[in-house]
Amino acid sequence: MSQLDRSLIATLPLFRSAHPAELDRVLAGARPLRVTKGTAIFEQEAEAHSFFLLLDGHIRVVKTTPAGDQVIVRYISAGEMIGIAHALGRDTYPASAIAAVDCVALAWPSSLWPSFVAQIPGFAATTYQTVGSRLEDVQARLVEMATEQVEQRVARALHRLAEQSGRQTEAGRRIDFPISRQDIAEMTGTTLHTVSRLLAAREARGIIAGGRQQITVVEPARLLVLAEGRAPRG
Amino acid sequence: MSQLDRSLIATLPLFRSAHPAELDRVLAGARPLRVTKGTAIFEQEAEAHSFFLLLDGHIRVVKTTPAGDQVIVRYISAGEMIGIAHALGRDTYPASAIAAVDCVALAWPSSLWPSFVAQIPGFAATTYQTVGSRLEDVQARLVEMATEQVEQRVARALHRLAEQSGRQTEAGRRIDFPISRQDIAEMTGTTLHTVSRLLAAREARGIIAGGRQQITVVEPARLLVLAEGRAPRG
DNA sequence: CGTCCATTTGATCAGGGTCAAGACGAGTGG
DNA sequence: CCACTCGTCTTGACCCTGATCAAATGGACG
Repeated sequence: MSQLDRSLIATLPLFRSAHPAELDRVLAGARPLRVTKGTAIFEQEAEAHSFFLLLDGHIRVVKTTPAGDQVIVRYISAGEMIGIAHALGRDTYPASAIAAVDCVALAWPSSLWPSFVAQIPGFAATTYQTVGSRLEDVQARLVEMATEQVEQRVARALHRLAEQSGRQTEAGRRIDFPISRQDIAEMTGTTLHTVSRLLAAREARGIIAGGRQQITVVEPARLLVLAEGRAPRG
Repeated sequence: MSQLDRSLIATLPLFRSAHPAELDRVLAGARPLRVTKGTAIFEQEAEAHSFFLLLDGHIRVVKTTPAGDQVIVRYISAGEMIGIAHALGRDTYPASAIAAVDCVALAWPSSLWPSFVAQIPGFAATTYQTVGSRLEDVQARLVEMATEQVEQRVARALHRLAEQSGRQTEAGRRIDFPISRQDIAEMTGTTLHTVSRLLAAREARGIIAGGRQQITVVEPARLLVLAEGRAPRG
């Protein structure tokens, strides 16, 4: 029964306006969680018993179709909530969450959700805002899928990943977790073959630099040009 | 300054647990709205000054890309809220809303949102549940776009439309508002040409029956078979 | 009756999926 | 330390789905 430190969460927007006493109460209900790379925090269709806050690492949110193919819905970075299905009136998780690297998280039983909403100022507003921005994000990607070519979608995905989950290096902005061609294919609705060809072409032009499960965006601007690229579908 | 009748909204889940006095207060703040077919209730990017409740009709929610092509994000039926961007921390509308037929709606200034949330029991829960189900819906469509063939997507779109916005007739379930091949193309990320060919083939097989801007699903079951259809991608 | 829009249908062609094979690297066990 | 194995990545060849281009038909409505 170790005591979690308030500093873990005190700086997050989510808890910014909470009183120290409330933070302690929040932490008292939390279960710390270590997840090794590749294992699931929760599985699609499973009963939504908990919601989570990712403290460190990166998580891949994946939907699997009845036919068996997978789509990566989004990546979660440290500081974000995950598994908040319960907030939306669901009682099962709509997707699986897989640790892309070793992760540290806090877990709360779903039963605590209402009390968080009721008692922590700003908690409801912040999480619903999160849900709202995710809705927007997914809608934007739907529009992309409907109107853009594969090349543009891949360019946009890389740009977004570098932006959101990148770490600046001398070579450029490197995506901060291992990511395969297959992963990018599952984000953009294409095949690893096509992704491989596209990335090879871009690496040749110096726009990105690669490696095994590893991508660095060297020239974000030129990547964006590719993303805007092509003529519309009319 | 006509008095709106409580019965307009009393039966909606949204206001089910509100007291009559509260309903009157809600209606007092509302502005009734008639929208003729084809005109916009609000426009993408415009300041979100109001939120709406559709009382009668059908509304098309459309996103337009910088390149100029459009995607139909969803259709709204009577009884649903629309323009609730404000609830999600936005101050502009993320899409345009176009009346698919002549519509009747109520409009409230966005400034009233917080008081609705605070004072009407169940209002917050219901709307956030709505947002949650829309998020799920869009995610499901993203997965479809990423993994399915055009034929399946079109089949699924028709099925969904007939299900959600259909009216039973002796010939089958007819989609309750005028809808063109172009519309279906914009829902499924394809072209009106391809939609026309697919629908012609299905009409020949007796699965659907068509007309100008008008579709009846004769055999939903066979449509679903088409939607499941094909082998997965990989 | 003329105009406009929705729809149909044919012909062509290319983006990118599928199939196939091999190269490269990393981790594992002997 | 090396051989082996497994998973990632690359690359070529082929072909299919569905976009594009083009044109005609048919209603609906003023």
